[in-house]
Amino acid sequence: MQSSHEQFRELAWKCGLAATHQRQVIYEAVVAMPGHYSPESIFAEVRRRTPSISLATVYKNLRLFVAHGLLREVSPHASTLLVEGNLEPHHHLVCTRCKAVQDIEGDFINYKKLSRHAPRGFDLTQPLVEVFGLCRRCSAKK
Amino acid sequence: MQSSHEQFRELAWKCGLAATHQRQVIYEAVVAMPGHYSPESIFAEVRRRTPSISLATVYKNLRLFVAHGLLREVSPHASTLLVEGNLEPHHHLVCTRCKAVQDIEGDFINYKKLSRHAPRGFDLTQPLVEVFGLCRRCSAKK
DNA sequence: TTGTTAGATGAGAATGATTATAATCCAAGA
DNA sequence: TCTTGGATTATAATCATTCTCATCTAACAA
Ligand SMILES: [Mn+2]
Ligand SMILES: [Mn+2]
Ligand SMILES: [Zn+2]
Ligand SMILES: [Zn+2]
Repeated sequence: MQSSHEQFRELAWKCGLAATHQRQVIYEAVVAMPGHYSPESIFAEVRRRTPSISLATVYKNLRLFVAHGLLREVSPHASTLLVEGNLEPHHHLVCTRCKAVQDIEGDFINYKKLSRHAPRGFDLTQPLVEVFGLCRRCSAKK
Repeated sequence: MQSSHEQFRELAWKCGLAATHQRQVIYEAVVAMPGHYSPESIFAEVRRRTPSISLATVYKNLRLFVAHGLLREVSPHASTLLVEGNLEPHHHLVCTRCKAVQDIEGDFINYKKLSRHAPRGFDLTQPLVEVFGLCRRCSAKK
């Protein structure tokens, strides 16, 4: 079993990316825990180890990791970036009021019907969906 | 059959909103045609009739109309606002590359399974979903 | 009709998330 | 160790959207 340090260096090598210290700590900050993280929260975490790091570097590398499949972008359409380390395909539940995002398990999509209704040429391999509703907190306060 | 002018005045009255000229033309610009419209595109359309109108007024009243249910916000989570006049519940297909949004018909959600997996307290009345994929144009160019 | 006023509008400044720029730095191969 | 292309940093710029506030007007009462 390799250290997370070595694991990242191997992933970076596979993608042809330089394994810099900044990339190391950014990647580890996201992968260390399950959950959805904003660039700002990752920045706050990562600058504890590397105080000189810049927020622009965090943004740039999160986008880079997403492009290379090392991380997943939580919502490909959202107004602010969120990433997660969980690469297992799963869907999300979004609160329309406060925009909080949480995972939802379960097989509630009929993919056959779905692709039947998709327009010609639309690529639905790996169809991910986002379900909108009101989270407990928001639905509580009327 | 009443004119769209009268129709809007009645809707505004029901919501307790002043039926101003600006609101009239904004509402009519969206409702006149099916489709998804941005504040900028509505602004461009509306200033032809009312050159003195301000973009801020367009934004403010689109949000107001959405809040009162006169218009629908296409995606409650998106990075830029889109509205539509079609109030019939329907889902959307979003291109993860270019963010284009199109309607998708069909009953491909198993609501029973869905609500079984939703966390306690999450309000799923009117569960709308957004399905992600690649539009024809984007999937064509590799 | 006229006067009153709460609410609506318009112009421009402010905001906040994100990206671009350009000078400096450094990881990795020779 | 040397070289070099990519990476990083600080900062400026962008862009959609919202805020501020002075001005305007629709709706109601007189
Ligand atoms: Mn998730
Ligand atoms: Mn639609
Ligand atoms: Zn909420
Ligand atoms: Zn596309």
